[in-house]
Amino acid sequence: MKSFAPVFKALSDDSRLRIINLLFYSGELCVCDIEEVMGFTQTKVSRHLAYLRKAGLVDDRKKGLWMLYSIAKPRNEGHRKVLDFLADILRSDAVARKDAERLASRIRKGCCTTYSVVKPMLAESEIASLRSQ
Amino acid sequence: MKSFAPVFKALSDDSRLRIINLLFYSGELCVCDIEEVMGFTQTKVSRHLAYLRKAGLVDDRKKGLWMLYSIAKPRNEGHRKVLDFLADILRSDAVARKDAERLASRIRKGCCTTYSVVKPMLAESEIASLRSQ
DNA sequence: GGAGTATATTCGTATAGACGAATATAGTTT
DNA sequence: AAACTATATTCGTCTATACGAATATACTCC
Repeated sequence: MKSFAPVFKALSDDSRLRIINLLFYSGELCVCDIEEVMGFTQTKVSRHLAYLRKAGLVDDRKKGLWMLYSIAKPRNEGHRKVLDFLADILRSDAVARKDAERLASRIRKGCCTTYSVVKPMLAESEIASLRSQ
Repeated sequence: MKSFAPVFKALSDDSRLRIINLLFYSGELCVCDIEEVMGFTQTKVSRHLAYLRKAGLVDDRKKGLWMLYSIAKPRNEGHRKVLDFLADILRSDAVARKDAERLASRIRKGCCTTYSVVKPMLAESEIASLRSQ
């Protein structure tokens, strides 16, 4: 990560920050889950995720029809600092919290690809309990 | 600081990040010092500083003909976190270090408004020793 | 008050990006 | 292979912004 300017540019959009927050919260999500939780169009979600991927902030993997996105594994010290910082400030952000609550409610319903949550902020048992409610 | 997106936008430009770095390093600088250290045009420096001021990242004060800019005093917890993070990542950035060295050399020569450095990262004695070299 | 200096703003231009609608692509299912 | 689903990309439009040159503003000093 030569300069930080491009990373900050990727973070300079409210929608992208909120999407990143969902990924921190759940570990891995498909486009349509984000679409529904945020009330965004499919085009919008896909475009922002592509932007974040190019900036090296998210990873993706294909699973059947779904493209699953997750927070990128840090590639160096600067990268790790950015991710830690983001996780920190999103934790205490009101909008981010509400988004996370809506996502939790969706996970509870077992919709879409939420079955594939792989490295969640929540403990496995917490996810399981959300689903069983 | 409602959302962080506008702050990140202000940080999404390489020139602005480098200017911020100089301000961290010296405490307070006028436009023309930055202009010379960075090799930027006057218009460019002034415009970027205005942008940073609107984003709440720098403070300014008028002193005679000079407008002196400094890193803004943190207004809340989120703001403080951003500034701490910035100071941290700039410390280990190669370009930022070189800029700081050129600034130090300029301070050594006692040019322009450097006499008005008020809250430097460097200890008073260090600044004094730079000047006396 | 006029010359000189430091900074801000305006003007014109060029590029980036945000958005929805529509379309294309890729994988699945029957 | 045809219908279906999830995602990506294209197209056209609109706004933001980066830049230098030129100009305006604000302050100082003679």
